[in-house]
Amino acid sequence: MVRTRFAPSPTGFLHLGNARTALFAFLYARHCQGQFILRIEDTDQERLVEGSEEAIYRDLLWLGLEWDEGPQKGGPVGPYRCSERSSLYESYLKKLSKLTRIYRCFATPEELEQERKLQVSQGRPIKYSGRYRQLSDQESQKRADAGEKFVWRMLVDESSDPIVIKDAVRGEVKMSPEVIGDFVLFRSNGVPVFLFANAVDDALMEITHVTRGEDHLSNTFRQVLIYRALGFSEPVFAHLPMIGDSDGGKFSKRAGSLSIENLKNDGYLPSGLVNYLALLGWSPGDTSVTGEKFSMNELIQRFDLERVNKSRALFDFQKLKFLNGQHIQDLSESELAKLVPCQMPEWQDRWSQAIALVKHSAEVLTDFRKVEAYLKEPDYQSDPEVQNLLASEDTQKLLGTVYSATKERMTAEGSSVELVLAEEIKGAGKSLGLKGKALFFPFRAAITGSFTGPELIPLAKLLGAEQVLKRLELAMKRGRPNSATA
RNA sequence: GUCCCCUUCGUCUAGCCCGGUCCAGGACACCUCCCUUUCACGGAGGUAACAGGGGUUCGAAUCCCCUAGGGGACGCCA
Repeated sequence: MVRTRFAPSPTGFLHLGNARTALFAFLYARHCQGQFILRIEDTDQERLVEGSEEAIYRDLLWLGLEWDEGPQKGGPVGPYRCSERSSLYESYLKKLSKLTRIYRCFATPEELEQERKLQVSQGRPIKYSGRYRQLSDQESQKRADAGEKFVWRMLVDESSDPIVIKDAVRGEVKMSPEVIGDFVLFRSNGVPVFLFANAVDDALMEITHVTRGEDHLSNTFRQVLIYRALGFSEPVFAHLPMIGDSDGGKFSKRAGSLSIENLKNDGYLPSGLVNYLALLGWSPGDTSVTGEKFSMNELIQRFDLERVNKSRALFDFQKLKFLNGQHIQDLSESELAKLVPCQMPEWQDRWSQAIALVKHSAEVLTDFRKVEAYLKEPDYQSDPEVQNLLASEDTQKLLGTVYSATKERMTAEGSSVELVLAEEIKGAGKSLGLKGKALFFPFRAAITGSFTGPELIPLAKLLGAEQVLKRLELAMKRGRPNSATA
């Protein structure tokens, strides 16, 4: 049974990198019909951020990454919050002390800092010197009893064979134990460090595939030492490539603005985000036939750790937008209307029709906000070019002709305004020898106050006869020299 | 500094393990054209890459070595 896990520390909001790590773990578990576990790594109480645990739950759920076991949900190998597992860590530290050599180190942080500085200045590798290795058990116990502060370190046998780990994306990776110093297991405050707690938890929770960022790769060798010493069977590791930003710089600098929360507020759909994230560092293979738009279920069906890429990927907003747009097309107007509630009470009942006008070109949900601007009476002043065009004599003549003809026919025939308007514009175009932009822009400007926007005739239909005529009147007034300056 | 990892169009990538079908395929973006008397959508094309150098081989994006560049780690952070 495949078991994967996502183990965030509640030190901030879920951002893109985290979310992708969670997604891959989730996809692989679901693909294998295994389990996906959520564990909150809150060993470092100092870095906790209030509310971030809840934010993580909310964002994961929003993305559709539901877990099978976790803090609130419970499960057979809980608790699922590190802060509630202290006694376990202590008992495994004890166990470890019986199986392999661990020892107390009384070096202060300042001393260690000095040591590292010296190593750098001498061009030697940075590594703990092992200065407390030689201390006898009796002496060590005595100093501890006297209240001296210490950490527990694991003794690493430098002469042993290279440590080899199995990585699903990188194959076998080796490292010589010589470059690994004796590392800390428990801090002086009695709290285990990540390295230890994480390894023990993954083992006890029977995680079969450890998926995490590539930044953990070199930690893995230390963790493997812990696994082996305790007699745990080693999981398959899968170190995911990092995500960089478009400047090629460090992603973390912008990570704040790329929180899932923000992306959600910017109008991205969970399905669009999931689709994009899945393609960032993983590929389903040949997409020339299938295209690149995939639903969560399709991703689950295709996902495999074997096809995760080794090299880091740069985040690209344009492609995210494109894919998000693809997923927007899948939603009906009424579904979209619910996702983006109308902010103009008088348009409430025709809101989904307004959405239909611009749906085809929408890439983010917030694009639908723009249509509200066209529903409102236009502000001709916002664009000087619009103002200039409306002020011209030709425009006024054109608008005037079409306006009076339309008004007359509307009162006489009572037919629908969009048909009459379309006919009259066409007629005016012929008689005045105008076509294309020269013919349509004046009406576009008059009705929307802009040269871009939804299709004009359908918009006219939605606005209704009264509004259309009113706007033409307004535009004609605006064009008159004496009122334009007012 | 030391160790580990990575390197195909601007970007995401297919191909690499199992050399020839690859003068390298797809997608985003960009450009052109078509559709459209407006704005868009849509459709059809186009520009554009095997980091460099050595090997091995009849033949290398694919195998080997070196170099360069990028990233990561080296914490009583995770």
